[in-house]
Amino acid sequence: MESCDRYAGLKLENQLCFPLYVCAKEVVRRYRPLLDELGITYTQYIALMALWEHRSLTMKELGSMLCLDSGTLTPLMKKLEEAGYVERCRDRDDERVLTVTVNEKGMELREKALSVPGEIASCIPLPVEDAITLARILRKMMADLCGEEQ
Amino acid sequence: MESCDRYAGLKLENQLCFPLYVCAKEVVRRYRPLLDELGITYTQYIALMALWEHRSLTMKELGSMLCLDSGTLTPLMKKLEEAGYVERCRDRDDERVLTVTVNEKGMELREKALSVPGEIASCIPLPVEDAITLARILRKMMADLCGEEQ
DNA sequence: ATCACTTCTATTGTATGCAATTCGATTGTA
DNA sequence: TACAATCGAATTGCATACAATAGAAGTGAT
Repeated sequence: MESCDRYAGLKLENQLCFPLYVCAKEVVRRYRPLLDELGITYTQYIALMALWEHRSLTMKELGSMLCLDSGTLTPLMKKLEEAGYVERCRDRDDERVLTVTVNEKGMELREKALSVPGEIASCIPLPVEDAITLARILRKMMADLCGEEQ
Repeated sequence: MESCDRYAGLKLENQLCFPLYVCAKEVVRRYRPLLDELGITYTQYIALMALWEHRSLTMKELGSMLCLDSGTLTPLMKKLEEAGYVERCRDRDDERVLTVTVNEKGMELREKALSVPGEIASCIPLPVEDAITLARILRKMMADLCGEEQ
């Protein structure tokens, strides 16, 4: 049953990470045309999801929730600010801390985004049962991979 | 049981793509220190896996196997050539086609990479059963997402 | 209060990724 | 055989990602 090939572990077809890597890229690619209509990218979309729910978050909180470091997050938030969706301002009590807040225009974008989850679901062919299993495993995995460093 | 929140579909915690995206990034990040020792990146690693197995592949074949387009693949292969692991040459019969071939030095790298899969497995906390289920679902999903365009 | 230490964000440098376009080579067809 | 259409890579432009570093702002122990 098992391959006795010395190099079996180095075959693409035996990798777990490779399909993970490909699926993630491909799914994000499916978002692109939908988010183009809103004028945002996928990374901006997930950042906005966090902000839509919490209204106001520090860079550190955002980084922790999205698993992104400041090298990615800083320019990302500057762009959302330029686009007029958020405001960035330093904390009075602690000048190191930068708090990002969604404004009215940012909250309006949420309405336009309402149809996105459904459209994505319909163009990703995955049986409901598999989707549930996948979500369970990935969420646990994400917690293990991201939680340990905090 | 179900949330009646109008915006439930736009919550991070209800996304399937988000943990997929995060897990893919985090797992690739786990590869980095291991591949640093070999002097290659993750994308170069998967390209080499394909080449280690097939010795010689055209850019089109590589792009199809790895789900990467020429904008990513062309500079990637040039770097592997500069590093001395592969040779790139145009097809005699069809000058449009560029064939990439691993050379001796490239094949030697395979030996050094033998320990990588095991080391990755040991630092990704996932029960065997979940790993098997995850692999099954992701492989099917990858086929659906990447196959339809060909 | 001082100074080493920690924290939080920003910056720099490198490597992807992909859409859109270009360009030379090949093919199919009248 | 012209020639439009197609094909396979390469190029361009933009947006991530992250490691490493910097730098300004707090903290804590003495």
